[in-house]
Amino acid sequence: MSEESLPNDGRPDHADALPEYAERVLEVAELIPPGRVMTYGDVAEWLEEGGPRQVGRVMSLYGGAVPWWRVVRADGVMLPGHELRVLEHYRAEGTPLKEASRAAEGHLPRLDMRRARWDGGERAQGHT
DNA sequence: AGCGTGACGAGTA
DNA sequence: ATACTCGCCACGC
Repeated sequence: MSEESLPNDGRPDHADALPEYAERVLEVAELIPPGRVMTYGDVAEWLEEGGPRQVGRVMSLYGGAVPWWRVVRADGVMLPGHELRVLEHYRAEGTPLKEASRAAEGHLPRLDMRRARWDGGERAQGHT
């Protein structure tokens, strides 16, 4: 068909004109239960496509549509510039945070990845 | 085409 | 714990 300016009859299709890859990433992000997190790398691995940086890119562009604070860096460090905001979410959701050692006083807490990391609930890959 | 950059990650010092 | 290197890959200049 003429992919040249489709006549979106009254319905702005471009409203969800996200690349398919981005949609898949956001889809996974929405599956993460409150109180748990998934790393960018885990999401990429889960999708079996792209890599951590691609997932991060999608989140930076379209993350606002999902619980973006549940997709985090593998080292558990909070997103710079949004630390306080995400910290509120984590405390509200009961996401495991790593106790700051005395030496690290003054530093913002980091996520306790060992406990907070969510494996994706074992993909229902079906088929045994 | 090259090159720098980024909501990354793992390894090494 | 910090700093630095590499590998990764899509983008933009």
